[in-house]
Order: sequence, then C-alpha cells, then structure tokens
Amino acid sequence: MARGRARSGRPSRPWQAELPELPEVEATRRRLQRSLAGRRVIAVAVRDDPIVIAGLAPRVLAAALRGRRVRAARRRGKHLWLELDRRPWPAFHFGMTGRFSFYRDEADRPRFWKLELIMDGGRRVAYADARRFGRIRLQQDPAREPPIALLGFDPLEGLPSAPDLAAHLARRKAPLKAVLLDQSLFAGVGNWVADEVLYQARLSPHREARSLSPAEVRRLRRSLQSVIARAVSVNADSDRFPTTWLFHTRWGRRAGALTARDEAIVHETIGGRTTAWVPSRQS
DNA sequence: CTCAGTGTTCAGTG
DNA sequence: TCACTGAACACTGA
Repeated sequence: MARGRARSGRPSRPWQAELPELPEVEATRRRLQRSLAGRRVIAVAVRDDPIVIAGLAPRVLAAALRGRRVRAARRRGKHLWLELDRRPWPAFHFGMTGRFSFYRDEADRPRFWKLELIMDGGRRVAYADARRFGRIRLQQDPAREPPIALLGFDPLEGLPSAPDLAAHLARRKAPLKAVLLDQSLFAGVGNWVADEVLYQARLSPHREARSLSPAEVRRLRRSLQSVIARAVSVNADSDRFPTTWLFHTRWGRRAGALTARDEAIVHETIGGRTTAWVPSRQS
C-alpha cells in the first residue's frame, strides 16, 4: 500500500478516500453530499460487527436507514454524519482504516464492509473498516451529543484569534505535537497534518505548548489554516499537495531521508506517535 | 515471525 | 479537576 496516497481514481473504478484526517473526511463528505443528497435509500445491508457497530442491533441500524431520504452530509473534525428526513441519524468515525466507497456493481463491495446503502438510481455506497477502530452510531442529534459535541475547534470552520489560541496553549505543558493531536482542542488534526503544520511553522514538535511566543502562536495558527485549506482545496489528493510539503518525503524511513529542500528528516516517537520532523528547520 | 501503523480510550499518576 | 503518559484495542501488510 502506498501510505498516504489519496487517489483520484478513474471513473470506471470505485472511489474511496484514504487517511481519515480532516481533509480526507471532508473530501468524503463532499462526495457523499454530491451522490446522496436528495436521494432515497432503497435497501440497506449491515454486517454484524459487535465492535464497529457497538451497542446497536444490525436490524435497528438498517431500519433507521431504509426508505429514508438523505438531506445532507455533515462533518466536524474527523467525524461525519448524514442528515436524514427522519431521526435518528447515522454518525461515522473512521478510526485508522475506516473509509467510504462509491460504486455501482455489487462485485465492487469493499472487502471489510460494515454497512452498504443502495440508493434510488442504483448507486451504492459502503462504509468499510479493516482494523475495526472505527464506529457507526445512531443519534438523535449527532452534533450535540458526544463524541462530536466534545470536539474543539475545527480548523476549516475557523480557529480562535491568536490571543485566544495562546490562552489555550498557555495551560499545556505537553509537547506541541501531542497538543496538536488533542481533538478537544483541534478537531480533525491527525498525525500527518500535525507534522506538516509544525514543519511549515518551523516549530519543533518537542516544544512545550506553553512556551510559544505570540509570534510563534501566530505562525502555528497560520500554518494550521493553510495546510488544512490547501489539502481540502485539492480534495485531499496528496499527489496535488505542493511539492515542498514534508508529506511527500516523511515516510522515507531509511536513515538519511531528505525533504524536497534536501533537509534531513528525523523520525522519533513524540506524544506517543511516530513523528517526522526536520531539526535544521524546526525549533 | 516480528513489528509498525493515518486513532481513540482508559487507567494510573501527579 | 485538570493534564499527562503509556498501554490497550484489532488487524493488515511490509
């Protein structure tokens, strides 16, 4: 598998998003909005998986979806949900390997599918998750219930002002890398986005969050906004990320991996996660 | 066979 | 109460 490779996909092949961080989930949301909004679910298949569909009987989930018309697809952070013409609504988290696939032929149903919707018009959409860290929930109002209600700022919807952000960071002693990954502060930031933001903001992932100067907080804020906005603007297709982004070279695991600028990349565990960073550029 | 991994949660600690 | 750390979760694929 080409890690971190979003695909554009030829029209004849099923489409699926990869990498469940904010940009990929937003690309999925747009795809769901385009192919499902205004259409009716004419059939539902649910695979009995007591982990991914925890606490929810397969027949209950199927009954909530069958016959419903989809009004819209919504997203917050890495969470996504469908607005139907009747509540409750389904909400999805993607874990490490959750993804939606869009296709027409039953033969294209993805290998680790958990839920499949057949829409009027014959289009099919399936949620699949090999590693089973993802979750499907059924909620009356997903945006106002946990876990979505507990999320922090969504960088695509808007970040607080630099002084407000500084006030949040001032309470955190943990390394910047760990704080960026905290969904109750920055909703939707995952491992590659955090590393990219720190690289572009020229900040070390080791820095205590509370140690940032006002100018550094502004740099962090600006990088967060620009990385997310740019990734979303190309539909999370990593082939279209700027060539200078760390993303393209961060997984060169051999000692001596270099960025497009010929800077040495270091890999180490920070905040419990593998982190790629460039000491010569980030401090 | 071993190990790392795009994420979250929980227990234990300070 | 809050913040932090590390283990656990489940499974694939290198």
